[in-house]
Amino acid sequence: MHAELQLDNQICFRLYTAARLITQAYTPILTTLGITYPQYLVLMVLWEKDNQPVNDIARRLVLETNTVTPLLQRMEKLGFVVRKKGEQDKRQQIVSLTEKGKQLEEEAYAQVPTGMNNQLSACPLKLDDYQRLAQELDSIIDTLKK
Amino acid sequence: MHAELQLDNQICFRLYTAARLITQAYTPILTTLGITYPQYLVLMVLWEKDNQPVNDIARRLVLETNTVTPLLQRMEKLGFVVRKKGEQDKRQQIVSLTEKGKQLEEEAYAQVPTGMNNQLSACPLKLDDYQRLAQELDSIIDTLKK
DNA sequence: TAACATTATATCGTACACGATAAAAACAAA
DNA sequence: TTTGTTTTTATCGTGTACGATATAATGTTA
Repeated sequence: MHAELQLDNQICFRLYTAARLITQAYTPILTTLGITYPQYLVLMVLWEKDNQPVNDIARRLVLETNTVTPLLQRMEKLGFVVRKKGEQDKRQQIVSLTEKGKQLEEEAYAQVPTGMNNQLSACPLKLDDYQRLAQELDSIIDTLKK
Repeated sequence: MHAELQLDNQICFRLYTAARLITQAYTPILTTLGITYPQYLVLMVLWEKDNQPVNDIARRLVLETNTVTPLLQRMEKLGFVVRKKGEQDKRQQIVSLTEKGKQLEEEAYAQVPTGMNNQLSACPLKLDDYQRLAQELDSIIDTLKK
């Protein structure tokens, strides 16, 4: 029985579990908006800056393009974005928000933060804790993102 | 432009990213052992206590049985576990380690902690930080696990 | 400029996750 | 004990993730 191999000692298992549970908490809210959590992430990237190539979106989300490409294809089919060949660089696909995609920002603003705060209201963590948590996660992310 | 909807303000995005990067860090090590990260989690549960029904494993990993059942079927095909109908309760499938599954514990003990420490050695977090991080993640997990 | 390397997407195969549903066994209550 | 409910597992469909590979466009270099 090796203590190093016990589940309870694993920060990694906690990260894995917390990430899944957070995504699950988003799901009912995002479902009413007609999107998934990764799709919501893509929209946030585009709400911040529209008309980006696939690569920039993938880099921002720390995802591979072979994850993002099908994600964008589904989002295009759903009418949230369009993809157009780049004019300077014809290899690129420039991803842009449709009206439907743009309008979703207001709806998300009205529903998502409130909904998530509700579900996390019983959590004992305070603002300071969340800020430190964010920094600690960033240092893990920076270390592993080569 | 709503600050609440910015990626950088999202603890959730960080959790999601950190969890994926950690899993990616495990992958090369676990690949040499012939398993994936979720399979490693199942093995850790069984190394702690062998001969458990599907439900107990799923509960321990905070996963649904419809995730764990196919996971176990793959692990059985790979020869790490066997599944036998429960004798008292014939609905249950009791999952047990094979010799191959048991022997993997020593190999994992030799390779996994060292390999992960190597990859995280550049991370500025100290033991105290990891312990507090674990507690904070637990309080998020406890809040969201209904 | 012709040949080679690099970059940006896309495609394919495999393995999770999970909501929805199904089926069999166990349990509970009338 | 018969009927209805709950529990345990399995199956199905959809959507990520990601390693491996392919392809077209761009850059580079001899």
